[in-house]
Amino acid sequence: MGNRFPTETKRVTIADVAALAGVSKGTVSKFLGDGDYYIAEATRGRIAAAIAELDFQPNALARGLVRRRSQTVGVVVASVLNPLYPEMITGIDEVLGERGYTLIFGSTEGSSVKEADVIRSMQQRQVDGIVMASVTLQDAEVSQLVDAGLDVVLASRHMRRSDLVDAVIVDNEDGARQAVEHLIAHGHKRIGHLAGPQNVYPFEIRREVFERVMRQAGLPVNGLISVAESTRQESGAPAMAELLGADEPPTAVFVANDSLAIGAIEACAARGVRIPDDVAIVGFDNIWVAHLHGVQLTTVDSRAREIGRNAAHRLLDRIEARWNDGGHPHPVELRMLPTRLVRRGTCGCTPEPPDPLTGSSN
Amino acid sequence: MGNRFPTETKRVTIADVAALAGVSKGTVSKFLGDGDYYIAEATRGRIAAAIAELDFQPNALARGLVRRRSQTVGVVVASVLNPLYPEMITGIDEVLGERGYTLIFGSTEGSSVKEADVIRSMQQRQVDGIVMASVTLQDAEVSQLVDAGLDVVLASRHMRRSDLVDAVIVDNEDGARQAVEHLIAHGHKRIGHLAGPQNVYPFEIRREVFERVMRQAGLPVNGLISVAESTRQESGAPAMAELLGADEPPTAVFVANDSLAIGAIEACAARGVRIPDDVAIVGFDNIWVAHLHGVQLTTVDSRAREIGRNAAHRLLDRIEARWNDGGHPHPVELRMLPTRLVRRGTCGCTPEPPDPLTGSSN
DNA sequence: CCGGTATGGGAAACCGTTTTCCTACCGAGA
DNA sequence: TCTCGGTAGGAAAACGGTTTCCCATACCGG
Repeated sequence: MGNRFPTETKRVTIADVAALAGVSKGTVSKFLGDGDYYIAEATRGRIAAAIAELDFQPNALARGLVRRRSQTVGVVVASVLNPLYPEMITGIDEVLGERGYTLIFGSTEGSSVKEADVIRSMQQRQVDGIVMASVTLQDAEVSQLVDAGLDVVLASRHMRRSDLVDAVIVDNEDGARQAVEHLIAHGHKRIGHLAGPQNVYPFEIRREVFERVMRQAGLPVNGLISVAESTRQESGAPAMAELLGADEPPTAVFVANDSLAIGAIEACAARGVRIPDDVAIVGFDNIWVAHLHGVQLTTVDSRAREIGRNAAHRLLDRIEARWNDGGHPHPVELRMLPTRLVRRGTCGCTPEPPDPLTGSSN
Repeated sequence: MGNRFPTETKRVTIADVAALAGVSKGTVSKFLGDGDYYIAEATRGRIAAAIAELDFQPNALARGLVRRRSQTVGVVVASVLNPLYPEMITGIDEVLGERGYTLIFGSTEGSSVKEADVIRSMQQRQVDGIVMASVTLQDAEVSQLVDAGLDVVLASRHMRRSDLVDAVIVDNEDGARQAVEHLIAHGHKRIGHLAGPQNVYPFEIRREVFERVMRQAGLPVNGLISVAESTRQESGAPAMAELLGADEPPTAVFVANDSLAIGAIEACAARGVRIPDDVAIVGFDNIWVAHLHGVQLTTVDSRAREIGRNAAHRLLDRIEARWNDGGHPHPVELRMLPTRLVRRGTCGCTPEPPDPLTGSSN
């Protein structure tokens, strides 16, 4: 089984600092924390000097063990290859950094088994809470976690019952409505919908809205919906092909998210279908790729970065309330960010003012 | 300061399991670990039942504290908004997951202050090692960390002296050479280079190779190099503008990475410069965006995902060697992955076989 | 001179594991 | 009968911090 303590250069502990400063461990600890303890200026100086001298780094594991919180937050996403998530993670990371937390990352690759693993591992690591941007877990399972005492905030997704767990989302209803109405305003009659996986609530909503708006406009829906397996780009292509291959193919398609829309666009390119002339496309998310000159995807802004920031703040507020407000947790809240349609080329509009390279256009 | 133990539903500890199973904590612990201890089958059964009954989750903080390793690895990247990093992270995450480690994420946003913070925070969290894909730290600082006993593997970058710290990189020399020679083969005489930040070693190399190959071909180099501030897309545009605005602008440009190349392409689009007719472009990295129909960027494959996988394996091997092989660490190694030029549209070639939507083309 | 209050700091229990010893039993070989 | 080796499991000391008590002063007013 090898040596117990190999090469490992001896670590500096609080006891070493205490010894050097000529005080007790307890006093050093008081100095470290920000609690308002009485410590003489002279003592403070000696401790600070000792810490500097030894280059002492407190062991967060030990601290977490006794404090029963780790100053650590889990973030679980489906895949970091969809640019939506990097944007969200950037927002989350910013806030976590500002507020002194560390980010533990987990990716599920769309597998609910992996998702469960990741979450369990995070729990064992004593994360103070989790931001879930992943999507495979059932509502019941999520609220089970919450019931078990884990702080969770859903980002960019929410549950049917919105009073069980915090969520920060974009206004899917309104966004989808804008998208579909815009296509209608362009004069399209046969509008298709390339839907996302239907066990994912936001995609369900986008689909429902699509159907509703179409009906209200007196337009047909039958045979115009194609459901993608996953949200991965690749699955956009076959789904789009299905739509395009119909007897009476749509002249416009509202795609459930940009990642799929990219796939759809590629599928069009592959078959020589011109956009927007032969078919107009509107996506959802406004990932940065959408604004590229060679893409020009009209899409609904998902405000991923802000969702991330909001979700992180929300989670940390909840976590900290648990410790400060005598254990009275915040009420559950569903925060919905307004959104808008960003008109670019694929819907047939002439693009908005260039919107140059800002990475995200918020 | 609030209550010490608020809402917090009482956690199940190993002691509870022990009590329920009618054994001592030590025995439960032995059952949990995979060490080869003698435990009677009957006892095993009772312990397993107790664990299931109580839904016991071992506290990784406590475990890490005594074991002096956290089964945790830090990953620090410059920015997760450059698609290169998500690809790399995916590779790292795969391996970490397979081998039972958890990923702690840190992003530096190009600030060396933030980078230092992130690393310090990871050290306090007792990460077992760090994969560094970030680039702002000086060589000396990195090797200082290593000297201090931290296991580090550099991913997609390395140091001037390659014998100080492990690194996994792509063959920058060869890749850059292929890129420049390809442009030369297309008949270009005035070839420019849009270089990355010159404090980052891979970018230095790419630039050196550019100059060398040009000289060897008897072509001019003077005034044909523009250096981008950072690797962010946005900084590609002004740098490209500089090149384009010269008295005798280049007819082809080798761009230090795809992210900058995207920015460069946008800059061209904005000024009505046609690609590849007015100016040919070759990038470096082969991020997935490069293969989009509307982009078709010819580029050198950086094999990000494999770099990630390799780096992770390398790090874990080193970590585990430290504990198993009597403390004799592996020798430092620089692993270099071969690479190739992926010919698409921006160099003037007719694209290779469609390479449809595989995310990465390895 | 005495009690009370603001300061300053030490002792020790505790967080939840792992691991090292130690003991104890059992069957076998001498 | 006496060891000895293989099994089985308990006791207790870590790991490196935090926090609760508790004890000393010093200084104040009365």
